[in-house]
Amino acid sequence: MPESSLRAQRRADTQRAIQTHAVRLFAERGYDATTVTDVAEAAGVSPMTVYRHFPTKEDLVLVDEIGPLVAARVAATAGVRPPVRRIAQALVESAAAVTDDGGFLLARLQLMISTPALRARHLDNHYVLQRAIVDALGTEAGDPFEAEAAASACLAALHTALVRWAQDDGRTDLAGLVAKALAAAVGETSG
Amino acid sequence: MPESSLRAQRRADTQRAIQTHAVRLFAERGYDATTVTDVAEAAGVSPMTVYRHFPTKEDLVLVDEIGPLVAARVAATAGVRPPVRRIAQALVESAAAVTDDGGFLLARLQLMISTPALRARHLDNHYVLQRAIVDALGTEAGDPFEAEAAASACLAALHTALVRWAQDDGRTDLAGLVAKALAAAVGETSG
DNA sequence: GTTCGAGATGTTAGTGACTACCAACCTGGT
DNA sequence: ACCAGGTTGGTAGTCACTAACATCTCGAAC
Repeated sequence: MPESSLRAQRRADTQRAIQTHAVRLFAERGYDATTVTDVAEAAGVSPMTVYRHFPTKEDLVLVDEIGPLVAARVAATAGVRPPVRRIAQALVESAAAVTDDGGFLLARLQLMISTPALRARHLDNHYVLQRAIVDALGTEAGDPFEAEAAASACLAALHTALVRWAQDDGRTDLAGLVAKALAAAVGETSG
Repeated sequence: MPESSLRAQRRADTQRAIQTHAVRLFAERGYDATTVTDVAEAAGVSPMTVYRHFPTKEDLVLVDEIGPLVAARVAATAGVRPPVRRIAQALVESAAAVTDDGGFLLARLQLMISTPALRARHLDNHYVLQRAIVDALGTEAGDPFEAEAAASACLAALHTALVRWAQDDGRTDLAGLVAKALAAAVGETSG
């Protein structure tokens, strides 16, 4: 029903091909040393096609797959108080679900951390996730300003845990790191 | 003693002139709609000179004046525990010292918030401030990872307060907002 | 099965941020 | 007067990104 299945399939294929080759090339030669044309050639398409699938070069690495997941889990923690606890609990629960994607998330994270431009954009993406979390908190949470402060702090702790996880090449348990970071930042989670 | 005073003076003058005209033009026409050449012409210099004084266009807006101040105040709170309290206390104390610069900080903050590229870079700058804070905590703070988590969370709360302050056109008391944000994020500060 | 609309791709030309590289100048000390 | 070094300007080039136009292929309707 949604369009023809064959077109959507091909589109998803080229999109995945472009992104896979991009991340590989970035990891091999470095992000700045790799041009969009290089990525296009490796994927067997024209530079224009790359831009049609990804608005910017940075978006070749930055794909937020955990956003909706986190928001949903936050919404599911109604009743827990205060808001920080709700968010922290949701983040710890979400952490376990993202580690098994064949190391693709890990490779992207390591790229993001070592490349200033990507690091900046990734942090800015937290901003939209923050909005989603505040919305997911609903009317139960009191002051919206306090809710945003709580969400931003929890996401910062999450980011610290992700950085550590990437530095350890993904060997440490991510959920444990997230819980530890949140405990140090916003108090005991005792999820 | 440090170079010739006249040379340093002239250099500081042109640097300030460039930045002032840049922020003004960005606020008037928008950041993306203003080219570096526009800034150069407004300041009466060549585009090359702009790049000699500011490495990137973004750096025309992003100047971190509170970094060293915060780090010093964190170092001065030795004895307070846990680390989050030390950082939170230092941030609240620092907040009051930055509000009176004739609205230049406010104008820059409003630019940063509304412009994605600047917002991203500003958040990334928190990363180096985070490092400075962790260093300022010294050996007294236990796990470095927990210290980084605490610092990142506090800085995120600070950022939320700064955003709110900028949205209110600087009418609200900044220190109060910072204290409120930190309380919602990491618990009571009771400075 | 032919034809028609639409989505996907390619090509070209352009803007703007940013970087060498080189030439000219001005300041400060000998 | 002269020299050394820092500041500036100009030129040419790379690269990310955009807009406009042609092409090609798939999907559907007749």
